[in-house]
Amino acid sequence: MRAAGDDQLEDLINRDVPIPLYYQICQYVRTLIDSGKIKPGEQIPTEAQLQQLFGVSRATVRRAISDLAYEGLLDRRRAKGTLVARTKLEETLYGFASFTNSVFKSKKTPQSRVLDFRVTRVDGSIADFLGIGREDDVATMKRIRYVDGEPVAVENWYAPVRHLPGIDRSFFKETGIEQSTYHMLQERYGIQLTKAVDTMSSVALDKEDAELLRRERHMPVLLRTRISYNSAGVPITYSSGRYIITLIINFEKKVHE
Amino acid sequence: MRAAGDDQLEDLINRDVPIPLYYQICQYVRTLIDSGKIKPGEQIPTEAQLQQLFGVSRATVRRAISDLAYEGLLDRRRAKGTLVARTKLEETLYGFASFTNSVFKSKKTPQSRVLDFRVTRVDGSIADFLGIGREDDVATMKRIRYVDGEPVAVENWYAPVRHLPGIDRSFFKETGIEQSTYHMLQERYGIQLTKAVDTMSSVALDKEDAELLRRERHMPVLLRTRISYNSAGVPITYSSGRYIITLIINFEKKVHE
DNA sequence: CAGTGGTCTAGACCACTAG
DNA sequence: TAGTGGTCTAGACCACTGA
Repeated sequence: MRAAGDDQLEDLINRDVPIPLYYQICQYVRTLIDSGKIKPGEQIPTEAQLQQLFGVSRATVRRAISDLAYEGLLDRRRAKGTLVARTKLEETLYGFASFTNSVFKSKKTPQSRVLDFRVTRVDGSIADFLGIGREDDVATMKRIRYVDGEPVAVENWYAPVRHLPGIDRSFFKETGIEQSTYHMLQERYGIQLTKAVDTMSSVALDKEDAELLRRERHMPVLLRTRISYNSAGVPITYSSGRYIITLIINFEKKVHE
Repeated sequence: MRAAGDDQLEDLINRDVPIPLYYQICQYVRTLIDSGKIKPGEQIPTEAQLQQLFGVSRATVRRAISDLAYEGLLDRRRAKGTLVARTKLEETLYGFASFTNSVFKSKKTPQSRVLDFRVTRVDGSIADFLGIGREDDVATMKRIRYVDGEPVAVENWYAPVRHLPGIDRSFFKETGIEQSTYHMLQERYGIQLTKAVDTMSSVALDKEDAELLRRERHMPVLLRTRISYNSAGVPITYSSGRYIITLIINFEKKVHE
């Protein structure tokens, strides 16, 4: 229902064109952000305001906002409002270097929070990757990784206890160089991991990880799995991590390879 | 409105629990797929059927289906139905190897379709990556990549014409080893690219690329950018690709690095 | 032509936050 | 308590597909 004195700029939207209204609203909000009119951390108009501004139903506004939130561009908070998301972090990890080392190199502060540690048996592909039977015990650990206090990754870590006798939750530190599992393996067991095979793909954040990373569900994140081997070529650890950040890799090829 | 003879199994859903209905439906459909009851390419129940089955409104059903489609698990087709998506392809690319070589190595058939070629000026970061001024012409090319006929990637390719005099659309082949730009640069210009820097991150497919890859909009895909250098360390090409597939990388570290 | 998913409306009640 | 986003309903019309 539009009142007579309705002077909102509905030129912003065009109902005579076969472009969905929600998509036009999407683009409008996008330009607000891209142009810098609304900056990260600031609030965009409320759903009610957008509804009025464009003269559409609330469902249509929500469809537009949802699309942008799924991309990770917006951050919705019940009872507070919808904010422009903190920029997708510019942090980077480098090739084979550990998370801890990568972050230190960029003069930021890495940090961890261990959510879970247990020794158990694992099924299926993880056992296969580690080259063990279903009856072998595996130390499993889950933690959140931070850069300068911002959560940037959720990691799951697995290692056969056969190689790590007496392993305990207290072995995993949450600050300093000691939080590196590479460091821990070196110090506690004298194990050096000199080879790794990574896989990279892309997945949507599920509910649990979205909450841990304080991001919107469905936001696309980098999924990296890594099998690390000791110098004898024996797989020692398997890990999988979901990263908000970008990973950088350097390749060098011998000529005439 | 539920009829008396309404014998649909609404035990599937629990309205007395603070779990959103759409989420419960989501989980139900997920188990149908995970358990193999409905296989890739097969159709899930229509929206109307799910509505009846659970006794909810159509909007609620659509919210559930949308969530799964955004994850890439479902493939909605207007007027036909909603299918379980073809599995996220198991294809893999290897480290520094070219797409063409990687695919050939796995005994599949790579193919390309060039959508666009032009010589133009480019703005901002691409010019920076290539180490050229804003006034330098750049050859730009966009293509779709296929493995055994399935579209798996959209690639954008850029190279300063300064290094590639007389470059023409006809230089880009669509089949065989010749579709490799590495191969083309070697054969036509004697240029060998021996070093590369990649960045990996994760983004949602936009409308255009989703159509090209015949996937759902918003599906998370791997975004890889690559700057390739000749043996003198001069950047020759910049490319960015969106990949449905997984990338594998091998790392080897000298001990005592 | 009937049936599918795509878009849109106009309501409703809720949980949570902040003043 | 007022205002936010979260969930849900019961409709509507559309474009496209396939029989």
